[in-house]
Amino acid sequence: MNKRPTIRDVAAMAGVSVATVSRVLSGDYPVANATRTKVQRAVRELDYVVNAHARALSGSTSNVVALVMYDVVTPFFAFIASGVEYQATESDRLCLVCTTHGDPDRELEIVKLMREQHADAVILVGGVNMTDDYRERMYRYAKGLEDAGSRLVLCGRPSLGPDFPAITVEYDNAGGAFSATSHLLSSGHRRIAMLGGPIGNTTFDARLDGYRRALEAFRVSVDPALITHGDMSQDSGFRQVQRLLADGVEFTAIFAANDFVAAGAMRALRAAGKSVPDDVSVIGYDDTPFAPELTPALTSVHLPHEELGRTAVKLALQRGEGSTRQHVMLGTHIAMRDSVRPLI
Amino acid sequence: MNKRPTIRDVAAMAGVSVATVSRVLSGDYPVANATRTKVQRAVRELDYVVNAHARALSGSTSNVVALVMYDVVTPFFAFIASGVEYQATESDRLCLVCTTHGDPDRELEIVKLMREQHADAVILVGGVNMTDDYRERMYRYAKGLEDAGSRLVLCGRPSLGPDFPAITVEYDNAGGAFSATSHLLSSGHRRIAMLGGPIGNTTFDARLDGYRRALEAFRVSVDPALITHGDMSQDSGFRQVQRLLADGVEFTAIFAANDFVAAGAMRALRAAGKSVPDDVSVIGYDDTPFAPELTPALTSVHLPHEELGRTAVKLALQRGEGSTRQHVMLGTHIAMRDSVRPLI
DNA sequence: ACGATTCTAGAAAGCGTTTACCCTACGCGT
DNA sequence: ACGCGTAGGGTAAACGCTTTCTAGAATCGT
Repeated sequence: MNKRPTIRDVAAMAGVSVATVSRVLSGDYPVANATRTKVQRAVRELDYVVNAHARALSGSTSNVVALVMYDVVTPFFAFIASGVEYQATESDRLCLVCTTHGDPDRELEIVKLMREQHADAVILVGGVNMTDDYRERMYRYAKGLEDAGSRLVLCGRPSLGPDFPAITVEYDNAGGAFSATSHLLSSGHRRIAMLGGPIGNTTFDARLDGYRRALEAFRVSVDPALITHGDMSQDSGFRQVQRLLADGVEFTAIFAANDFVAAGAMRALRAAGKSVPDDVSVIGYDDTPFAPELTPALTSVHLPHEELGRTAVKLALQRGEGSTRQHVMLGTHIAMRDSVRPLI
Repeated sequence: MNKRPTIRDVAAMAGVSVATVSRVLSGDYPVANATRTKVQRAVRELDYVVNAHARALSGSTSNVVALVMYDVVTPFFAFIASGVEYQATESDRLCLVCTTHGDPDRELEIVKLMREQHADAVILVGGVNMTDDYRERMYRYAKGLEDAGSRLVLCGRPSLGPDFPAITVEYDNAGGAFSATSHLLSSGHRRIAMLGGPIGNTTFDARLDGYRRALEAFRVSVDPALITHGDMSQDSGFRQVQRLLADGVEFTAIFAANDFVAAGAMRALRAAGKSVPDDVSVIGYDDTPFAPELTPALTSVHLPHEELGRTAVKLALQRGEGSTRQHVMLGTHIAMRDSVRPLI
């Protein structure tokens, strides 16, 4: 195992000073052609690569963006990660990925690690419980990261206000729920069950809010019996529908907090001998890749996942005045498939 | 924006030398309790965090593992990534994620970046085209990374031989295909179509090989008309079945190269008025999360995705003799569901 | 009570870059 | 001819940490 060559070795072989080598490599400073060639030859000869840590230490930019999310396999997160990774490499950055699995301690740990790394940007993804504790925590994060020269980006979660030192990139969560519910309403449905997610989570609260607003816009009263809660799993959807059925609640349509819940709901309906969409229409949220594969293909609210990720990186990396506290909201649309049918 | 504090600031505030602060922080060297407390107080007071780059430069371990894969959203990769991320944080490492989208130039670029970063491990994931060019490329990678102090790990792709300076962590790809095919054969099926992936790819070649070996074991002759190829998408599965049907090829079961292909195949069968599993049994590969959600729920070969990732990291990080060239093979099993039925 | 250990902690030499600063030589306007 | 601006390149000082070397103080054995 050879010792890896340093810039000094290159300088020696090329017969120039280290400064010259550095200049050839970064390409900013004028260097005579003959010299440049000599250096480049030496670099190739020695198979030299710079030491990123030395460069970061000296130059003080690490070329890394960090992505912090719940997990890596849920399509919602995976697609945002995909956008982040895409834009990061586009911008010549590397992409650090960390998961919290919902553990605030782990999150704190990660933010600390990112301060150590001097990440150019730290992107926190996904809904949260908007408590005072949360706000305070974020404020500490923002301060710490700012001192380390990093940008904090809140992605797919609400802004903490225009004065908060972070960039926010969200999608129109409530708007999507409004559209979905309106779609059912304008198809004639009036008894629409809302299978919600965990209470208190910004993402699912907003979806519930959109549902309510749509009903109000159509002058349909909100029946609390139609609103249930659970976690975001298929099992949860299954059980919520079972409960509804057992309780004898009447409904002709379901708006599910996300596609997993919708899938579980459809399974429960099938188990109960009800047909989708003939007896009950179902609409999901997130437009997960498996939505079109379900039977029937699931109508769902499509999110610009990848663009959320890309935008987060783009804004964070864009140096300039006032760029530290921006707020972008991306739109959603309904992907119409076969799980919704007009009520005759 | 305050300038971030350095170890000198901490030392000054605590009234000790920087060496002492460093020792308190890393915790290896004996330090008097009183001193330790003073230092810790100063650290807290200043909200100090070490500079990872300075540490890496000085200490020469970066605490980063790098994951290089085709993309980030395909479940196969996402689950391996999950395992890698899990084990990495378990081992106090950060996880860099890069995607190639199949571009060898990008891969080369990434390996170079990882040499710059002094990643502890570089994990290359997924099947490849096993050409001489590929071997040579890997050899260059291995050399370059070795000099940079990194371990090269081949994950979910074949070993390059016991002398090749890399760790290999694969799953029994052909074995899984053998089991799947055997499952169909022992259910009485004899005309089993194999919907293959791209020709030349180690992953799909191995699956085809397992299929062949199972037929031979059951003394069923291999009919080339039953073997088709395509890419790994649902569309591909759809078209391959359409073609088979159009050509009038007889079959009572399908073994698909992966679950996406299987999903497309089931769609094509349904479109042709054939029932799964009454008319045709179908079995997939990878046991993707949507497999149980299909109608009927898809029987599939389950892979230890997460364990592949975890093992890759574990082996790479385990220092010791001979640990640079190991070969681990993990097993698979069939997840039985509703898409296979015995032939009466 | 005295040399020999054992603790504890500081000084300083790197680690491999970048970059501010300095110097030389050359071309050019006047 | 002469000063001057500029291209080209070298020197050395950071950057913030780890770690070796060294040494004083405290403890111990006899």
